Amino acid sequence: MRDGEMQRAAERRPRAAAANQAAQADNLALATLLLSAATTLVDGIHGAVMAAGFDDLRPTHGFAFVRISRGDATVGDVAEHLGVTKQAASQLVDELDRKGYVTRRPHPTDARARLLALTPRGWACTRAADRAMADLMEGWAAVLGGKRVAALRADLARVVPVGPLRPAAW
Amino acid sequence: MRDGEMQRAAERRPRAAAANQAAQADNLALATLLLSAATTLVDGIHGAVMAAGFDDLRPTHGFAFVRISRGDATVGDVAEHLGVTKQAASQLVDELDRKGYVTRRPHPTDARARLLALTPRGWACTRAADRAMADLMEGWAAVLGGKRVAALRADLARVVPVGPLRPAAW
DNA sequence: AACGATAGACAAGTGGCTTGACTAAATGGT
DNA sequence: ACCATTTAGTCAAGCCACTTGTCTATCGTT
Repeated sequence: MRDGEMQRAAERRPRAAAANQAAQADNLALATLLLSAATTLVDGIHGAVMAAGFDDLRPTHGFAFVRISRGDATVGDVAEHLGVTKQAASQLVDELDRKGYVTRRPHPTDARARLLALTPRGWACTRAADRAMADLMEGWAAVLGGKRVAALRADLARVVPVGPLRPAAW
Repeated sequence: MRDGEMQRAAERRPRAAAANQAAQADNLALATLLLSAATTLVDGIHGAVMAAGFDDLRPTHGFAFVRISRGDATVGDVAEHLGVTKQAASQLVDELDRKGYVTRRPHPTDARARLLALTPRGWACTRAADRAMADLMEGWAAVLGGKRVAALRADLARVVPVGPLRPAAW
């Protein structure tokens, strides 16, 4: 069906057209809410982390921490986790090293690779981020109740493809 | 409480510590899901729009379309909507003009300003995006049911601050 | 009429990413 | 055991969307 036909058909079916418009508005609302939720989370956590004194980091660094804190991480692993090139990850890790958040020790079984680990400062930063995240979720639970927050999580888990926690590329 | 004390306290309360860890994991899971949901939406819509032949646009352009399609938009309005400088918005709009998606006509009451409007091609692109969004949401509804999707929207609306639909800045 | 404020565009600079090129070490086939 | 290929990581240069800085034309106010 071409656009002209669609428009004329809509004119002939005003009720259906109105319903479609309402559905479209609902879709846009949900999409907007999801994007806002994501930015609210990232901004909130990042703001709290900065306020806690770790003000030389960007959100992307936090995403790298998620992988590094899990242990057994190399630069390549971080690159894959973040969805960037190895070069970008290498720069990022180098920066984190210079700023005292991670260490690069020789890999036990591969002399080419380096095993990454968080320093005490890196762990402190991670704890600050976790705390901020918990605070935010506590706020949500205070409004919705723990049950609906859990339902939110469960529902999203059913429709959102699982993947690594990577920064937005838009 | 210093970190050392906290750690020792956690060792003394293994049950509480385990519960906290579980809660922390849940928080991270929900945060991950929300970010994934946002990227899934953006990538999905952008992919569909590109596949529909509008392959010279980035997601940011789509966010601009949202404001411009609402009508009565100037470059300044778009800048505020996107959360970028007027210069950046100016470049963006110029590009959209060159590519045939928007027109810049003289503003009826302010000779400094220019009134933005979508061209037929701009509208076609917007419709393609709306269709992609509807398809995605239909997929969600097929899994969760319309009721739970509506609940998702309602719950998020209660905890997420309302704001313009702007691209992620991380 | 004259003033500061505003809309928009031109120009140059910036920063985080990319592609390209390279070294050193691991892997695999013969 | 050897050599070719692959892989981990880094150095270097380029790219591009954004920024800050500057300017003109026009608006609103007094």
